[in-house]
Amino acid sequence: MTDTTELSKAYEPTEVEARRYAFWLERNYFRAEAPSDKPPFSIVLPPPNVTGSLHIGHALTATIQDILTRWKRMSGFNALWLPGTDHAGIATQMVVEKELKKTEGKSRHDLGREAFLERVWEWKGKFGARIGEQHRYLGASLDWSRERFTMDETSSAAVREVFVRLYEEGLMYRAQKLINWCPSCHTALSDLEVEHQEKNGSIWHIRYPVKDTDRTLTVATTRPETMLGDTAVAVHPEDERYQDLIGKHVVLPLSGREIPIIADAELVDPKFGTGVVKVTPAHDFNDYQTGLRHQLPMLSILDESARMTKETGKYAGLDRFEARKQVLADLQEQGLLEKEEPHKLSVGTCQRSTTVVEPRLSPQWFVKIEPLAKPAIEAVEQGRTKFVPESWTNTYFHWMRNIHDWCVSRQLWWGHQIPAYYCTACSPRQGDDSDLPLDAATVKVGGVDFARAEPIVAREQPTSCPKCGGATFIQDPDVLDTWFSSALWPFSTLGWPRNTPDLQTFYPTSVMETGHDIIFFWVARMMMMGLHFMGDVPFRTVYLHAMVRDEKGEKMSKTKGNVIDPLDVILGASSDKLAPTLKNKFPQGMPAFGADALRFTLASLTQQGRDIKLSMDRLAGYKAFCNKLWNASRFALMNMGEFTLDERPLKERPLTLADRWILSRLQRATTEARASLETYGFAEAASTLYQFLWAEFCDWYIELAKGSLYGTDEQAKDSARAVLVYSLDRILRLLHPFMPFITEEIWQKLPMSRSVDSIMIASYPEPDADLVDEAAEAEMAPVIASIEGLRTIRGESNLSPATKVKAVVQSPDARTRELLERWRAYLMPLAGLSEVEIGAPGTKPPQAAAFVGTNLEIYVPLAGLIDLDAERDRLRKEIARTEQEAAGVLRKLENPNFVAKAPPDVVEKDRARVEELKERKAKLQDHLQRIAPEPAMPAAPPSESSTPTQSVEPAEADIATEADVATEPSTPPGSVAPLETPPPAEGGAEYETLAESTEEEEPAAAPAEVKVAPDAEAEGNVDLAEELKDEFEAVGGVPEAADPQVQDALEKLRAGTKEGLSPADHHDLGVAYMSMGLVDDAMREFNTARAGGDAREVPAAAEQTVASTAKAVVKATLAAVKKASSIAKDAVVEAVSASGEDEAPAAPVKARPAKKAAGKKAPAAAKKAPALKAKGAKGAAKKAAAKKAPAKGAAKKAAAKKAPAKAAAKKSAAKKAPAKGAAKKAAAKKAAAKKAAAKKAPAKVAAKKAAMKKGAAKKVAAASKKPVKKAAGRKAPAKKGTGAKPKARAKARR
RNA sequence: GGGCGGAUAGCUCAGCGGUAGAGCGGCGCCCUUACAAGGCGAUGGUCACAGGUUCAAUCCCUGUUCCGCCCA
Repeated sequence: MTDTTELSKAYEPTEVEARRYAFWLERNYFRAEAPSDKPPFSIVLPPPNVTGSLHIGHALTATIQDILTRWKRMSGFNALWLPGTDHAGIATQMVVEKELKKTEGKSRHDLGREAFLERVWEWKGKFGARIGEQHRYLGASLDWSRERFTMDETSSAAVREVFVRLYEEGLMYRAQKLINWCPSCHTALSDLEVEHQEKNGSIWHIRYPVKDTDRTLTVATTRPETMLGDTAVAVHPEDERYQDLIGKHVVLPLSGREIPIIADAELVDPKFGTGVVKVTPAHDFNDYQTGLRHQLPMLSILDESARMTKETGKYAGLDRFEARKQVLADLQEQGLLEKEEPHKLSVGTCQRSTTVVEPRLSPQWFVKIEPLAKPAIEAVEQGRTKFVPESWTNTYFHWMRNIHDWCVSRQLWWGHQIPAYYCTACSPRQGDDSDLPLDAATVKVGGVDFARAEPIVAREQPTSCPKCGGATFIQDPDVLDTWFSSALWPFSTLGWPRNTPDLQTFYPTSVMETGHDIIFFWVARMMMMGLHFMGDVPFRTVYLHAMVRDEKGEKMSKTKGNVIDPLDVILGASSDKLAPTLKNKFPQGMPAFGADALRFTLASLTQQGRDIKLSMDRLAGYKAFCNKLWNASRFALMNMGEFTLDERPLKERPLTLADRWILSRLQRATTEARASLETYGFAEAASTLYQFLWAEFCDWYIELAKGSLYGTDEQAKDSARAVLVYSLDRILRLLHPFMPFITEEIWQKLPMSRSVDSIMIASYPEPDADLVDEAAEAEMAPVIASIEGLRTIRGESNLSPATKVKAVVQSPDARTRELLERWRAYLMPLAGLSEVEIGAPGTKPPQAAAFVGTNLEIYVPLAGLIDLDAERDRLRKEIARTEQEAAGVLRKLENPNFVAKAPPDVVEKDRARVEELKERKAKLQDHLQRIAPEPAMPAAPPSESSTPTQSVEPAEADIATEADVATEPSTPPGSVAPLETPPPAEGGAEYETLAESTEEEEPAAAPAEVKVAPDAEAEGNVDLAEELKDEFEAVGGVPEAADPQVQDALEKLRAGTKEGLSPADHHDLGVAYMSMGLVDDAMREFNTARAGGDAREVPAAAEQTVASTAKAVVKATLAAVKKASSIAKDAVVEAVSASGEDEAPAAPVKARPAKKAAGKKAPAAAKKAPALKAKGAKGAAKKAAAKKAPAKGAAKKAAAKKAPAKAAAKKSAAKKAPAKGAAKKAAAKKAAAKKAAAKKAPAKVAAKKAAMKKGAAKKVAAASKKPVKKAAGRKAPAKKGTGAKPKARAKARR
């Protein structure tokens, strides 16, 4: 029994999350076993900086790792996810130093090493817990019992052990080399910690006088101040210009030192600059190598803060950049500065401080990397470790193959102090530095000169000096690079160097999951260390995720103010707490999205490329998904009664089709989700589950199950309940790794027996082959197709869900009919039917809306409810699509090469497709004709139909109505709108009803005379009639149409509406359309003609010949035209007929500001042309304007001047309509329309052409190809012609 | 300078030889008793550009242009 009242109406994450995490902790579910009978699965968490706080990137890391861990745990693995934090040497030390300065005004030196380190530990204690707490909020199922820190005792022991062993193996050495030095952090950096930035600088040309000659050599340099440390100048050995100078000397300006001119092919590019390079071995990496090659002296002229040393004489004490200025000034004064040119150069900066890094000679500890890198390369080559995505493999190789020795010593205090000791008795003393080539201040500590002293490397401090027996030692003051201890993380955390059960159980770890930004810093180094010390790779798979950026793709940073704190997302935050960009987005504060929504979002975004743009909208969408899951569950629980799911297999229950269907679909979703997870397709898995839950389970199954649940059949009810619980249980378990909290919360409430107390230790669902039910899925297809077809009709006709309609569904397939008949109970509620008649194709209901699918024809015969005009539009559109697709496939089939060379199944498929399309088209056309305005009716003289007469013959209803629309809320002062048209014979009742309802809303009644209030504030007033006229004339003036046939047809059009045309007229009109390339229209006319008894042959062209480009263009134009302004032609005709004159401008429409018509005041336009259809007014105006309004120009201009607005207005005018509250509704939409109009643009020309419409199509086409093409392209993609809609969600189940 | 990615619907991205997809947004109709954080429907694409291969190219090849990242 379930207490359904427990589920609130909406999901509230915050409370649930806190409660559930506590529950898991209390039950110790996160704890992994060692040893264990279960197969191991292990991940070590990339340790975040202990004093930092988690950012959104960490949240991504945690999400992916938790998904993997929970999934594996549920799949029967002994899953370990090991947490820990990193001491983060420089970063942490800097933070604490800063704080010290701020609060006490002291430097670390004021405190002294020991006291300072105490402060850091204090700091770590104070903030170190934060990381853990944040992980808990995220729902991370980390084994807290194994939490580690890179400077805890075990890790430190591991570090010492590794250092000593490497030293013993000759892989760790101490040497004086040129390294990267940060003058503000006062420490050495590894190559990786230097970031290169492109900067605008200068290159200076300086003359160096050649000794004992009058000549000078001009060197080019970007760093003139370092000339004080030059020990040579170099030229290319083959450079003819300087051959004679090689071996001579130059006199170094400013210092007067004499330095040699050397030849070096590696350093010098004779084509660059002057071909002469100054060599400063102690301050440039290239020069350093040159210095080594030529055994040049290495003269250091910068101290640890990058100030000039005393060796530089007058410049001593100057900062390097001040020195540069001074040096240049002095050179200038001496006339030795030849020129300065702007120059782009790459400058290395410190990752931490962004200070420009200085190459500096100093004694440091290095790891000899090559012997370590080799096995690490091989391991990946052999596939013992794999990268996901695979593309990172090459990056890894490239770096590993070009790797340099790793400088691991840092002149910091916070970190692992290097286990090297110096005997105070026999080591060289401070001050005795006569043979040291550099300023060595930083290495003198405690009286010992470390630069020259012999280190004793040992795990523990030695007791006596092997050399002199001395008993006092000083430990090397430097600490190790933070990444040194990180490199050991996969085994140091498991207890190494002791051989612990953890180490035996969990090494190698299963997956290393981290950001691709630390592939070199960390991943590569772990590989080297793991292989070297454990003899095996540290992890089987490396999954590298993308970087998280903000919605605009910008890197998140405090300075940009776009940082998103995961905790704010999870818990919500008041606006004052938010970073600026977020504050903008959430002025009222950020709502609590919850950890599940955040996790699901991040998981869904992992499929993106190298960057993940975190969109708050996506986040909101996934929060909605949580809510959906919540409410679906709530629905189920509310309908459970006393039900509890027992062990009885579902198969043994009397299942309905819907039951069998969803169970089958669920098995497929299960298979897919599992497969995706196996390949790290987190986004794919998330999407599968999202789609299944929402689009299949909620949108279909729950709706279908309502029949059973609300019915009286107890068995059916019972089955539905069983299926609901079974399905939810599985969905929840499938989703659990992604959304741990909500799934646990709901799962606990499901009425069923459980073998375990928590979903997190329940088994991960496997597909049940018994429940895969092809037959059920096949049976369901026509049901779904029918419902969707009916919904399409309803939607297109804007029928309220409250309006129940009668439907006629016909299928030539007996099986389909039988199925539909059997499952009519599904059809009726979901499609909103009052009645459904299922049968073989036969008599079609008159005045019906239709939907034609594969093996399926659906009719809704409610002429009064369905907007036949719109319906015709839709059918035409549908036909055009069908035609277009058929033409495409046909073209392929007509190619003999295709038929000959393509695989037979492909050809066969295409043939079948063509047949299907043909059939479909025929049915659609057939239906279109059936609901077409009756041609057999007495022709109404144009003047009559356009006059404000009181009544029209019933048979003319449709057309007359159209006319009415065109003139309805006519505006011209004094003009009178015609009456609403009486209903047609067959649908009289409905039309009357409609008319009544119309009148309700438009009290003005049919002959309403509406005054158009000229809108004073409207910019760019446009007279619609004038516009029409302009357009009309623009295309050449109809009366002057060159082609007599065209002219004739148009005459007829102008003379009145088409209902007056005889079959012969229709045929002629068809020919005319044909000549214009308007195949669709032509065909329609021919059909009408035939139907009316005109037996003449359709001209060949009609079948499809007009295959010229012109045709395509014209067709495309037509398409654009149709879209932009449904039927301008009609508009024109209507206008003409309404005016009772021959010229369009005479239409009763009086100056309707186009803008208004389009957006603000569509109704106004309508007023002008009385019977304006509601839809025309609101929909058309908005749509037309919206779609392709010239966005470029101001909205204003766009709306007022260019086509779309006009087109819209015209469309409005053209459309006929039950004036049912059109004005009202349209008015309500003005804002939207306005906006829309302002929006987009490209179609400018096309839209304008569109307005010109069919009559002009030909010319239009000739006039402008591009827009036409575009329009065509847009229109082109044919809709799938199957019975069911090509809806994404629907697709999944077919 | 070298290398690696990317360019597909308004936005964020899947797809990667055989009829262009999703989420979000925008549009229309609905407060239908699980959910308005919702339902239903429709709209929206010269798959960057130019060549080539192929019966067939968004997909493969070559080149170009932009954008991003890494390395030197």
